[in-house]
Amino acid sequence: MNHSPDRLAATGLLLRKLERFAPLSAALRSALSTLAVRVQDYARGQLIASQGESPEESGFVLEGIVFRFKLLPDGGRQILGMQLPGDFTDPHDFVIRPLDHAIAAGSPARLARVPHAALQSLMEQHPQLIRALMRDMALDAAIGREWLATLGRRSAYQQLAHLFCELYFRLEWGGKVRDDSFEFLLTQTDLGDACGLSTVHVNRSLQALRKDKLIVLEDHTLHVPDMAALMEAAAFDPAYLYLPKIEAA
Amino acid sequence: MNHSPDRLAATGLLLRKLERFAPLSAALRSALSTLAVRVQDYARGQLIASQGESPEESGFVLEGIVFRFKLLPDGGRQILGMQLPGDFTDPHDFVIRPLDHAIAAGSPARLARVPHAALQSLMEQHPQLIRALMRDMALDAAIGREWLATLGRRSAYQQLAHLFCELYFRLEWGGKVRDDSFEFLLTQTDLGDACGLSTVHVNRSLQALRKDKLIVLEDHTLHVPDMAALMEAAAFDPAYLYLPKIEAA
DNA sequence: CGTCATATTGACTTTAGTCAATAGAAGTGG
DNA sequence: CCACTTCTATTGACTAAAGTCAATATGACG
Repeated sequence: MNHSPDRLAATGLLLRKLERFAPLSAALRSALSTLAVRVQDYARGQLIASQGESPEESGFVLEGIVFRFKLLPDGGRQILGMQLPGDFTDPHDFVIRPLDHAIAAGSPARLARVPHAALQSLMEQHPQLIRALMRDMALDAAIGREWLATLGRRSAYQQLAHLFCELYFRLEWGGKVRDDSFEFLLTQTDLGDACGLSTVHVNRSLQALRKDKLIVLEDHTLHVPDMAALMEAAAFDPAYLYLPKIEAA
Repeated sequence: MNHSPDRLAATGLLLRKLERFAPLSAALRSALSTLAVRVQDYARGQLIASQGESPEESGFVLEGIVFRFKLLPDGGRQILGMQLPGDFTDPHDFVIRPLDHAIAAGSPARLARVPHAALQSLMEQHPQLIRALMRDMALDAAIGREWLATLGRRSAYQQLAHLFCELYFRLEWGGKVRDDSFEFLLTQTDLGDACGLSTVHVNRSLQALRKDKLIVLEDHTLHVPDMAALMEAAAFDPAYLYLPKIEAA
């Protein structure tokens, strides 16, 4: 483990994530870049952590997509959020335990695992890190709140459109969007579990989105020909993502 | 402001909240009890903070119930969470701004307003406080996740039952439950906005809960004759509330 | 080539929403 | 305390959204 390309990628992503709201000191940056990480790959659908567990490491997504979800007694699954490259799988897992939900790979995924103890001691030496992590927790919570509004008050059609908008903006921030398109490996079952819908209804709503020319979904690629139109349909306002102001062109 | 009975009540609640997971040092306890607070009353429905605002004070509920909510373009309202006595209205509002949602009184309510700057400087002197606040943020997020699962995967009947269970447990922790009953001032519109339902359907689902003898709701009081049955109906598991182990009897 | 997961379709059921009317309660001004 | 307004709760009739069940494609993969 700790192959050097992985480590470099992990460091870059981690710094980018933590500096999203405010720059870090050189000392902290360099401490973070020598942080001990264990890189681990997961297959699509593979469980990363179970509900009720108390992991000793935080996960940080390097590649792929990771779900947090709950299973209900009746067998239903509710996806609670999607973690993309540059996200912690669970920004709060080191302050409150055990996990109240499970975590699994939603696509083939690569994670950096960072021991809580390492984060802990870094936080003690660098109070800025605390603030950066709190902000990350807060951002995560903000996304969760928007999901609540979506589940509660948007139609199936809007929910899917909204999710696509969110993924688009978040992936774009991570540099994963090219030609208004991004790789899309989720199944209709995944979409249903995220939006609280049956797969049949997901299928029909996707068809409606296609017919309305809001999305083109083929070859595991989601293409958005007219983002403004999709946002309009979804009643999507990216403010809740707290994206930094547009970077220099 | 700062009438002494208010201040005493505020201090007690605040310490109880912050010591939920771990005791605080005597120094921090005493610093907290001299924290400058401004006590303010709100009428039912009164706006406490608007979406897009960047408040300079955190709110801490002393009495009543407070909603966080979003308004959607089509006019719908989604309640994102309910803050009860002993809760911060918005545990994250000092790390990420502006507010991505609005805050209003769901019943006549009394809040202590604590300047962010005061919290900030206390946190610098007492790292324990940071940890306590992070845990509170994490707990708040955990509750949000359960709401997500509820909105996505529970029926109207179950959603209402689940909300009643949650309020019961949380209020019980705050000492607000007597004879298996608690004061209940929410309207059916409020319940609908919390559960993503129309008021008509809330009304009918409540009738079903009554018919099944799971709740008795009259005179602004909610009585739960058989908690085990209500929990069963709601598929409610209080684990997500991270309640402390049962206290000595 | 055969198997398993995923996507699609049709027919039908159920849940929940909408619209509209009425009844009850609470609050206000006189 | 009364008349009046307004909010809240309830009911009925109807519509629409979404779920269920079952069958059939389609695609990925060993």
